[in-house]
Amino acid sequence: MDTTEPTRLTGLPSWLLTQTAAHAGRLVSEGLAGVEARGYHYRVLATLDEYGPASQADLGRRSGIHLSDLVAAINELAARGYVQRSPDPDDRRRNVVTVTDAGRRQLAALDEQLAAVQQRLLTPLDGEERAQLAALLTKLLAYHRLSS
Amino acid sequence: MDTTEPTRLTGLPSWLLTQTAAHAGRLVSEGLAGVEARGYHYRVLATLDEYGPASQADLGRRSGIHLSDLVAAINELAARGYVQRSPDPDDRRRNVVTVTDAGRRQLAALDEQLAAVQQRLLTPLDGEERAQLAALLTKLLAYHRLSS
DNA sequence: CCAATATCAGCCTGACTGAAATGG
DNA sequence: CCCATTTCAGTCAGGCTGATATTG
Repeated sequence: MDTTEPTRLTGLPSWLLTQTAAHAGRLVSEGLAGVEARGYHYRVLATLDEYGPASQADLGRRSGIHLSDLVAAINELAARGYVQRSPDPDDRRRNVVTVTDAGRRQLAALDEQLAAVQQRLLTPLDGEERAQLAALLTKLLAYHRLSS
Repeated sequence: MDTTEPTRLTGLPSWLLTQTAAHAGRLVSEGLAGVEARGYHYRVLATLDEYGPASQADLGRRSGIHLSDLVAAINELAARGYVQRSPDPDDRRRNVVTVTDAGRRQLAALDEQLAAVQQRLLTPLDGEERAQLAALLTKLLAYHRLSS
């Protein structure tokens, strides 16, 4: 990128945020692509691992993924044998989604990839700066999460 | 959003970045939608205003917008009378894109909208924190800009 | 009848790829 | 012939909306 964006743009915090996020997203995508995965896959697997088996509706609420997108993500994960969809005997409207052993192994691999990505992403910052950044973003996120 | 994301996710800097950027993007889109515009429109108008009339190729390089997307953006801006496409007499391969007076007025309106958006975005941070955030993001951006 | 669930189809932005036509 | 420019067509991830059928 040898682009010369207008200074009017580069001063805007919203621009700085979306641009760095774009770089972060690229790194994450590349990292996950190395393990044949994408962002939603990690989010689903991590959520299942942390909260246990759940209906798709619960999974959506917990992972912050829209139900419509969740359908596709679960289809893909199921096709690879990482999760299993089984009808809930108690409530026949819902499917219970469960991680398989292969899914847990894949999650571990994704964790590794993502840890490496964080390293690459934060390279130019020292420890204190990393903590500052995380604190500031967390504060912003907490605020906007409520008012939405 | 009363979602309860897995702690595994919320700790990742890449997650914090992309999430806050998503909120920022939403605010920007809403702000610009109020003036019937979107991000690319502002970027094109701001670039033209800062660097003057340019070919689409130059415009793409300067604004960081892909040429393929630029076509659509310019079409939309031209349809609203904010920019003008005229053939370059010196090089008949290229179109010279120029801002109109209406375009400059629109740009001023967009600037206002975006200033308001920054306010909303950064509400929970005080002056020092805002400066810190901008500095950290700029540092990250500078680093990743080079190595891409 | 109403509420929740799962699914499908589609929109939008932003970033990107590839191919083609035109002209220097 | 090569190269730059413009344009069009299409992909992809992520975040969304709305409609529908099913079941409680």
